[in-house]
Amino acid sequence: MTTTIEIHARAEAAMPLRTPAPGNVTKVATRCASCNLRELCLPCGLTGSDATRAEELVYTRRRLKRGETVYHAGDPFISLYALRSGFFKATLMLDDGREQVTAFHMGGEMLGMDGIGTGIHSTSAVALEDSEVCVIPYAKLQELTRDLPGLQTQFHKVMSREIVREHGVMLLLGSMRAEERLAAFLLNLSQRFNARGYSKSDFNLRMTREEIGSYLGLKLETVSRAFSKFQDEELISVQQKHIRILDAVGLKAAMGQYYN
Amino acid sequence: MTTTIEIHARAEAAMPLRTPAPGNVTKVATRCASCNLRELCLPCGLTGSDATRAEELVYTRRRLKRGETVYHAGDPFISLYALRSGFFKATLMLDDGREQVTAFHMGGEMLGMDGIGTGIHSTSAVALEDSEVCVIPYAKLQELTRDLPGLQTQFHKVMSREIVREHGVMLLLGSMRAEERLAAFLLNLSQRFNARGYSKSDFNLRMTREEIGSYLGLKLETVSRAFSKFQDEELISVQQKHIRILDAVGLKAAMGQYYN
DNA sequence: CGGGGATTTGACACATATCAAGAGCGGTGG
DNA sequence: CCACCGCTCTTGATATGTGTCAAATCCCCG
Repeated sequence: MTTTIEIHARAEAAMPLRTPAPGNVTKVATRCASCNLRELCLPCGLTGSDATRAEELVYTRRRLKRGETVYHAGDPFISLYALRSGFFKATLMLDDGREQVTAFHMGGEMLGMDGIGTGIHSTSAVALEDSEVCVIPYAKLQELTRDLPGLQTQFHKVMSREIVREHGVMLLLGSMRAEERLAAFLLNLSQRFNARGYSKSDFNLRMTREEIGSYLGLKLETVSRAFSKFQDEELISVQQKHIRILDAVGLKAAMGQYYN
Repeated sequence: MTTTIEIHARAEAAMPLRTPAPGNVTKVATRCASCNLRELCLPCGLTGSDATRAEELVYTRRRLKRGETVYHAGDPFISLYALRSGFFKATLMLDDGREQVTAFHMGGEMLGMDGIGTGIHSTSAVALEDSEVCVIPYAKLQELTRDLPGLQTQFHKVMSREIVREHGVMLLLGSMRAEERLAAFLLNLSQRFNARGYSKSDFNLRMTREEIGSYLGLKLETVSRAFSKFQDEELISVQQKHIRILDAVGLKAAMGQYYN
């Protein structure tokens, strides 16, 4: 879990100008324009002066260490968070202490949209590695979208895609079998790493088998067995959290009729 | 499935002024203000002139017979639809012809938000009984939300709540057992009927066992057995699609630690 | 009144959960 | 720097919940 140097290298390139601030909040001269995640993030599609104005959105960033949360279920909703670097899980807590992982988030993705409807967050967002988020005060976003139709469109798209993503998870949970679920999960991760400029066939998992299992509706032992099966079939190689996809076509075949 | 007279009675009360239109599209003098679903629908929370202007959103309605679809997966996204009366399912189609039901919709709920992100609908919306929807052209909605911050807020809330609803389904599919799932499903329906002024303990299902199963990630036989079990335990009475909840507390208990 | 889809129920198969034990690895402190 | 400790992961044996297949019944619709 510490071999993330390469992963962070790109995201850190923007070199924010920091000024002291209380706690782990850092005031920055924000530069969406120079952030290499801008094509995945909210300003995507904005140009010229619109893009410049959109930078008003983010005036603080927050650094989080592994295990820290950006917000807890039950917290009042104030801001959205754009994930600048790192890796998060979103979880629902059950009364008996167990948790259901509802999402894994990586760079460029938006966290916190579950809070808009009720004003209270229904999930918790936990950093699975040291991470940095751009804080987007929702009031500010609302204000800016009035002047910037492009930003409004973009924000609606981000929410809509979250709905569609969840449809995909529902399909996975509702009709796929264990190995199909894991294959779908790995291919999804692969594709998302690839979109961010990392290898699509060689990456480190940030989460435990138990967290994968929670997300996929399986027990950790079942996840482990499926990993072993794929390795026996030479579709992937597994060394703890280090995954290498050896046969992407074969993995897709393992998804049965659900492939992509 | 034809005993829906009472159900429709309220929604029909608004008595639209119709003018002839091609196909099943009807131009109406729309009156969100007099629609009894307004507290559940998009104009919720708007007052005075804002509420009046919001009525510009809807200038057509569409009537659908049972089995007809408002939009198919793959259709270009143009409009959102507010369900005025009736009952819908939203489905994902698999390559092999099977379907996954991702939602059941009733009066006041918004359909079609899955299309915003990509410009293409990813689900199909099928009427499970004769229904009527208000057509909300998305371009018009975008335009109006610029002038009406309240409408914008409201729309964001509607999308956010859809995300949260799907979290709930993920929890259900990921960690509940068959009977817990059915109990959760029945209690959810009960609560939604209640919110619309109908009995919370006596209602007709609009969908088949197979559709319930698809939504809950179960086979129709398992759904049927769970119904029978609940009936044996005198938690509910089942006569085909007619459900009576006899012991809501017991049903909640059947949800285990997930109740509510 | 007849036909066909929807539902129920039973017997059995199978996938995944559960329980258990041991190995591997990483982090910590001496 | 090494050894220990704890957490994560793997693997096996077994239990169990749900799926599958099949047949009978029920209704709803025409």
